[in-house]
Formats: sequence, C-alpha cells, structure tokens
Amino acid sequence: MSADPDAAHALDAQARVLRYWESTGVPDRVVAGRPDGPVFRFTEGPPTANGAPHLGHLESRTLKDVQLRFRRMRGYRIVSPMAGWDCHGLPVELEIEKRHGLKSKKEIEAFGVARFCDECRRGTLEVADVWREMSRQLGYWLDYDRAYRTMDPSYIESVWWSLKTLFDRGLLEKGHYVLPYCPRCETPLSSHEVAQGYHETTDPSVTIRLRLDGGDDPPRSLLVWTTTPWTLPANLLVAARADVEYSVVRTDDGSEVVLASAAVPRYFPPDVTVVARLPGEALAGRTYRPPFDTPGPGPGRYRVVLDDFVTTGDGTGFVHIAPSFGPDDQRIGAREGVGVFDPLDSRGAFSAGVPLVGGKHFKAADPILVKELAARGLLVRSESLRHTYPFCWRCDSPLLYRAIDSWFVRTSRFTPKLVAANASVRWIPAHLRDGRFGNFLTEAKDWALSRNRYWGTPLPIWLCPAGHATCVGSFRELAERSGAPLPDPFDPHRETVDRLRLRCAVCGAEARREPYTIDAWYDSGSAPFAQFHYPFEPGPFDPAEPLDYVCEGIDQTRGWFYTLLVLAVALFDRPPYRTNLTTGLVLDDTGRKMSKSKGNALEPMGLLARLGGDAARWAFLTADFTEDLRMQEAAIQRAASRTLGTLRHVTNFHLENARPDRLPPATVRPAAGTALDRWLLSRLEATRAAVTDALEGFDPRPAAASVREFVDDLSTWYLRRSRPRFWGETSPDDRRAAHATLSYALLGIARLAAPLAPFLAEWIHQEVGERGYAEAAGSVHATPWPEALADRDEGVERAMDELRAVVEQARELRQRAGVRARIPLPELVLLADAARVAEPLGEEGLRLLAEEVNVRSVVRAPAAGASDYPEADWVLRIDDGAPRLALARRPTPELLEEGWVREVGRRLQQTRKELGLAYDERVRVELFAADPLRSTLDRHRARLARELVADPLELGGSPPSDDPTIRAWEIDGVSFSARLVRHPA
RNA sequence: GGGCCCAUAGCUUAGUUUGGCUGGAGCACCCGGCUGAUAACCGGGAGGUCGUCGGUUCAAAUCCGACUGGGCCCA
Repeated sequence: MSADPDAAHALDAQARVLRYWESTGVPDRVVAGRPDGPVFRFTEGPPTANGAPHLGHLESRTLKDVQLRFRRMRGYRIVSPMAGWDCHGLPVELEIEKRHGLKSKKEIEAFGVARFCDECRRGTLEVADVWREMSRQLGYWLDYDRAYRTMDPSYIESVWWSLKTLFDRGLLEKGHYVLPYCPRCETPLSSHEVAQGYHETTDPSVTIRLRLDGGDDPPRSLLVWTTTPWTLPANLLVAARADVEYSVVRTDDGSEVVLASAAVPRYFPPDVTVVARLPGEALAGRTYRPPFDTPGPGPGRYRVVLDDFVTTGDGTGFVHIAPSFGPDDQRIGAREGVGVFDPLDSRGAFSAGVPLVGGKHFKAADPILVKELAARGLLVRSESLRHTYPFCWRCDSPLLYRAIDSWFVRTSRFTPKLVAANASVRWIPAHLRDGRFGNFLTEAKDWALSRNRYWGTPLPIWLCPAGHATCVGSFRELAERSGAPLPDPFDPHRETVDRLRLRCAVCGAEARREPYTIDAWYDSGSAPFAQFHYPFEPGPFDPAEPLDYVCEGIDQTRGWFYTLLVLAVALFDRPPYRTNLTTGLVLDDTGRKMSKSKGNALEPMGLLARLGGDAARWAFLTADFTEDLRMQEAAIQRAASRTLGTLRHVTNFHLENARPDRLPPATVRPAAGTALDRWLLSRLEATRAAVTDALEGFDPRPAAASVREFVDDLSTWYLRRSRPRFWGETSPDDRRAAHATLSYALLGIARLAAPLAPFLAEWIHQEVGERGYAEAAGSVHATPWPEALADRDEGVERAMDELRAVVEQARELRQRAGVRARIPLPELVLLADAARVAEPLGEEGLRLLAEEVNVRSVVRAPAAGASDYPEADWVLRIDDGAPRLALARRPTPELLEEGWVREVGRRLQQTRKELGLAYDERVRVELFAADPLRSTLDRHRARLARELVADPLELGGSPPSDDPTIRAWEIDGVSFSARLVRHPA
C-alpha cells in the first residue's frame, strides 16, 4: 500500500488495533464516557448527508476527537457522542433532480411531490458509509449506530416545537421583502447561504441617459449607471443625494447631461464645459422619461427622489431604482408610494407581456436591452465589470435580489442579546469573537427562513382565509387541530402535511398549510435539543446549559455557529457553547483552496490509506490549525515519522530486549533508581502536567509539542545512554531498573498520547503492557487519565540539561583535537562554573559525561586556571575570557590501541548485521592487517572473538587478491580487510 | 466601500500577549562524526533589510500609524 516503511509499520499496527477494537467492542463501550461522571456537553455538527468528506473534515474531526478522548479519560460522560446527518435541503433535491432529469419545479410537481420526497429520503444517506469509514480510519469515535438525522419524525417534531416557541414569542413572522433568490431552484436563500457562494464574475456595466421632462433648452438628461440592465424595465424612480453637488455638462451633440461633480472626470475630459452646478436637493421631484415603456404601477413614478444611500464612489451619483430588485430599492419605493413592479416569473424569465424580452431569462435579456438602448441613443457607455457576485451555493446559478413573500425569524429584534451571549464564549482563536463573527452579529438581518421547496422540514404554519396564522408545535396538536388521528407511522414531510386542513386557532375557519419548507440551517442549529426529541421525551438535554465544546471550520461562522447562537438565545436565553474552536481552511501546497474541479485536492480516504490515521492527526495537531493550512503529503509523513515513528522504534527496541528474557512491564511507579532513570520519570511527569493543562484549555498544540519533546529526550538521550544497561552489561539489578523505567515510561506516554495518536497509543499499551489485545476493558482509551506518573525533580532536569550542554561543547573540543570519537581520551576537566555542572546527578553525572564524550575520567577542578592546561596537551573551551572545559589532546598508547580495536570491531559488527546474522549467531572470521595494527589486534584477539561471536577468528597479514567476498576499510590512512562466512545451519 | 487574519533563512516555522543579552529550531545544502530501534542522533559551516516606510523609547521582530502583498468574510 505504501512505499514508506515507517508508514507501513504504522498501518500494520493500526490494522491490528482496529481488529482488536472491533472484535472486543472497545469503541461502543467507551464512546459515551463514564455513565455516572460529570457531563461534558458536545454536539457533532451534522455534515450534509450526501457530500463526500474532504481534508477540512479530517482537521476538525481530529480536534474534536482529541478533546473527547481526553474528557472520557478524565471520567466525563459525553452528552452526546452521537454522529449526525443533515438530511434536508437543496443538496439532496439537486441530486435527485439530476438523477431523474428534472429541470424545474413544474417538472417536480409533475413527477409527484410524494414520489420526489421519497426519492430524497432514500437518496440522503448514500455516502454515510464513506463518512463512517473515514471516522474509523481517523480514529474518530462517535456513535454512528444511533446517529441523529434531521429528517427523522422525532427530530422534526422538536424543530416544530422550537418554531412554535418562536412564533408564540412574536419572533416568527411573514413579510414581503427583497431577498436573494435562486431562479433555478425557485426559492429564496438566507444571508448565510448567500455567504457561501460569492465569486468573481463579469457583468455588463452600462451608463445610460434618461431625458428629464420639462422645458430645458437644450434638453437635459440624467446619467445613470447600472450593472444589471435587465432591471431597467422595472425602473420606477431615480435616487439622488441631497447634499451631493451635481454638474450640468454640455456634450458634443449640444445636449446637456447631469451627474455628480465627483463623477465628471470619469466621463469627460478635463476641458469639458460645465454649464451649472447644483445640489441634489434641487433635482428632487423632477420627472423623466423611463428607459423602457413597460406597464408599471401607479402614479408618482419616474421621478427623482433623495436618499442617503446614494454614494459617488462609483457610478454617476444617480441610482436607478427598481423596487422589486433591491433592498434599498424596495425601501425607497415603499416610502415614495410607487409600489413594486416585478416583470419576472418564478424562474427568472420575463413575463410574456414585456416588449423585447418577454419569455427571456433575466440574464439573457441584458444584451438585448443594451442593444435597444444603443439604438435609441440612450447608451452613453457600455463596458464590462469584473466583480464578486453571489451565486447559488449549490447549483451555482447567479442569484437575483427580488421582493418575495417569506417567513422570517426576527433576529434583528434581539441583536443585543446575541452580542451579549457571544461575549461569554471562549473562541479559539480569540479574535473571532469580536472580529469576524462579532462583526457579523451586529449587522445581523432578519433570518429568511422559508424555502419554496419540497425536501425539508415543512413550515408548520397554516393560514385561514382571513389570514390568521396557526403554528403547530407537536404531532399531537396537529392531530387535534386536523380533527383526525395522524397516520401511523407518521412522517411529517410535505406529501403528508400538505394534505391536512386545520381549524384556525383564531377564528375556527379551515386553514391551509403555508407551502414552504424551512432553511436546512435551522435544522442543524436545532441539533443540541432536537437529537434528543426535546421536550417530548426525557433525556440529557438541559435547556440551561450551553455545549462545552464545538469545533468546525471557519466556513461555519456564518453557518452552524450562527444558527446555534440564534436558536440558543431565542429559545433558551443563553449562549450556545462555552468553547468554540474554529479551524482555518485546508489549502494545497501552493496555498490555493483545494477543490475537486481544480484537481488539486488531497483526497482524505487515499491519504488515510497511505499514511494512517495517526499521521494525519499528528499533522493537524502540530500545525497552527487556526490559520489556513497548506497540506502536502510528504510534509505530513515527515512530521509524523519524526515523533510517532521514533516512539514506535523505541517501543520495538524495548520489546526486542524484554521478550527473550520475559521481563514483565512495570505497571506501577518504579522505585528510585539511577539519576538517568529519575530524570526520565521526572520528564514524564512534566509532560503529563503540560499535556493536561493544554487539553484542559482546549488547545492541543502545546500538548503535542510536549509529547514530541519527551519522545526526543527518550530516544536521543535516555535510550542512547542506557543501551549497555539493556544488554545486561552493567548488573542484573541495573538491567531490571532500566527495563522497569523504560516500560513504565512507554506505558505512561501511551496514556498521555492516547487522545492525540489513538492507534499508536493503543499499540504500545497492548504490546508493552502485554495485554494481548484481549478485552475491551484493557484498552488504553478505557484507562483513567493519569493523576501523577512520577515525582517531579526539577533539580535533576536542570542538571541534565546542563550536562547535555557540556557534552555538546566537549564534542566540539574533540573535533578540534582531531581525535575520532571511538578513541578514548584520558581526561575531561570541568573548570570554573562548569565545575558545578550536574552536581545533583553525583558520580553518575560524571560517568554519563565520560561515556558520552569517550574519556577515561571527568574531574571537577573549580580552582584551576588556564595556565594549568598548556595548549600543547589540552584543548580549551573559553567563555568570557575564562576556561570552562579542558580536554586532554592526545590518547595514551594504551587508549589508542583500545580505540583501534573498537574501530575494527565496529566495522565487523556492521558487516555481521549486513549479513543478516542474529546477534548471538557464530561466524567464521578472517581478518587481514599489516603491522602495527596486526599485532594490536593479535593482543586483543580473545576479546574481539568474543564480541563478534567469531569461531574461529583468524588473523593474516595480507588478503588474497581479487576475492569479492573480502571487505576492505581504511581509517586515518590505515587499511584492513576481512572475510566473514556464516556457519552452515 | 467596510471588517478580520497573516507576512521572520530556499521551504515549514518559534519568538510578538508582558519591548531588553549575538532572532531560535526543523527540512534541504556543504564538511566532519556517531550509530548492534530509527528516514534517528551529534559537532562545524553557509543562509535573515524579521514585507516597506515612519513614529514612540535608552532599547522595537515585539508597541503605534501609514503603505504593499496574500487570505477570508461582508456590502
């Protein structure tokens, strides 16, 4: 599967762990936490049930899982661990439309609403298995078997309850307002849906003139700029601004045009003749000839009105007003009493009666109308403009703003409460609270809730002929008001509820349902209570308590994070969540947004299959996930193998040593052993404290960093300096102490890393702990979070840091002395303040130094001076003018000889390894060297033979030439060679 | 037009909250060393206008202002 051996090991271990979890039911047992523990409130933001997961989902799910695993180990009960599915809305409808070739609502109605909804219901969870498998391979534990679904009758009933609550509080009302509208889907969208779909586009940018009525001589015209020529047939007014100065300019053809003085340079050369200047006020009330002769409403139209929304930043200082096609237009139209005129049908086509463009789609009308304006001499300038424009977030059609009947949640009535609730939320990163999200709140408009669609939670409102609205808050109420029992089972989607006629709650007349569904974002915002069928069934939902933790991508600030807030405040008068962790976007390695259409998307399932879940998690945990993240597979692999791979190797090393001798793991804190052991255990405890603090604070970055530092220390210092202890080269007791310390540290770090890298942690826990993957209770994820793993000894930690710094400096001295590391030198002297280095480690500290630097002895000499160490015999490290370290420059003849034996032995050991010999397997060795090396080796023949398990070890002067089985080396100008032959089995 | 975030070596980045010793580290590169777990590790080298300009200060990567570039969101 993967070419990388480290990834291959990780995948093997992961597969083993998954088999164990699944065969013993570990996740089922652990996922909800401790039943009697304190409650940790969480809700999984429901993904759209028919979209595939992308890398951003891996990121937020990693961050969710880390926190949930930590809380479980801390003894909390997770409310709730349920997965969730967002089943309703356009995404599903579009898929079904595509599948059946349906192109409009008319065709859907012909297809049959009941049949259509049925198809949607069946089509909604088709990708659930992919999500489940992604979670499995990422190690994201959720309860998928009891996942909540926004289309379930119980869920819908809870949503109805909440709608009725809003209705009774006067927060759910009908209005006729200009809204963003998708002509393809034939439905309005809410502002947070629109927010998902802005992108760059090119539109016409035309300036036309509108001839003013009256006796001007020469005739005067207003210059008007628009990027939506198709709205000109609906023009009813032109707006100017009272306090802006306008200029009357003479044009080449002798006529005069009026425009804001600030706009003159954009349209005319500097030497143009300005006939007059006047304030906008002076133009109020003037009438003009409309651009197109279309039958519009009432009197008062086609005149200049004043409004402060007019700016001169671009355009001409005159704004064409079509009250049906813009929020400001609507407001001004209403104020001026000209009503609205909407020549478009529900699909965005002009009605048949409109000249020139009758039956044409609004976008198709643009060029036709521009051409006509040109023909009539009204077109002053025609360009195109590149700008951002909203498109339908699902079907990508250009939206239009139009006045439409719609039901609203009156969020603008409680904006201050939204702001206050948000103020108490801990946002990570913190700037979102008052920045991007807070900014959005203060501008919050009413929430356009209703959708003119089919597959969604039906709006539970019935209208009687007198216009009284009856909102139904439960199935029981529905049955009572309809006067007949509901079918059993009852599925409250359009095909059933549309048929029901109710008794009006006000006048008792027959009421029909308002034929709308609701925004699917309302469904998902209801998840904290609706997943429990609140308030109809007893359950763990507490209306007084916010969620403790939510975590999603930044795109949810206008989506789920927002709807959670609105509903929590409107229904329960409290914040929705205490901590909100928001991730940035996941970008490709060149910093572009990943998208399937660009072909630059790293596909999450492939990534997981190649690298494993822990590697993917580690990449997200060690990066700054609050920023946009560039993801490169090679970088993920590198980051993961640096820490997780090293930890895996340390574990393997331990197992290779422990198993042949059946040394049991230390499951309780080992008794105080050597300084090195005490140091490692103190570091383990320091790591425990750091990881605990970080995860308590909901930020896993410092936790992952602490684990990485511990693994570095474990591998590059503890193990490196302890090796001979594990071979039993010290004493049996010391071997046991080293083994106990290492196994205890591995079991400890496994528990600390369990929330971060659950597969590796489980593997270590099982392998080192010798649990045999036998029972669910033995899982590392079922163990309590460690309270104290060892005694912290900061004195020892500091001392070891000092000692390691001295080692590095001594190595530098050795290099300056020009003596290879394998040749022992007689002495290292610690001078001045260095003489006190690592004192808490006692004699052992000096021994560690001696071994690591390869000197016979290390001595402290606080009182000595530089003159005691002449340069002929010593290399000195001098800091601030004073010598700190002195290293004897030359080996004695005996040390030199010993060093050469080690050099040769080392090369032969390497050859043994390359031949694939087991470390205790005998080998036939012929060694060739000239004097004086030959006689040196001869004197140490017995020792060499023992270390190499050589039988026999023969020594010759010069090798037979041209024998390809002979290996030759040269060190510092001295040559030797050898032939190793394995004994026949 | 408005809001928010970001900018440190070829790449990834620590340090910015609370101004203070020669701005650390990893990858890659060059030289050398070490290695019976390791794509590990160790020493040395090369590589930085800390985006630009200005201000505050004894002292600015850090605080303030303006600008440039990138990203996200809104209108």
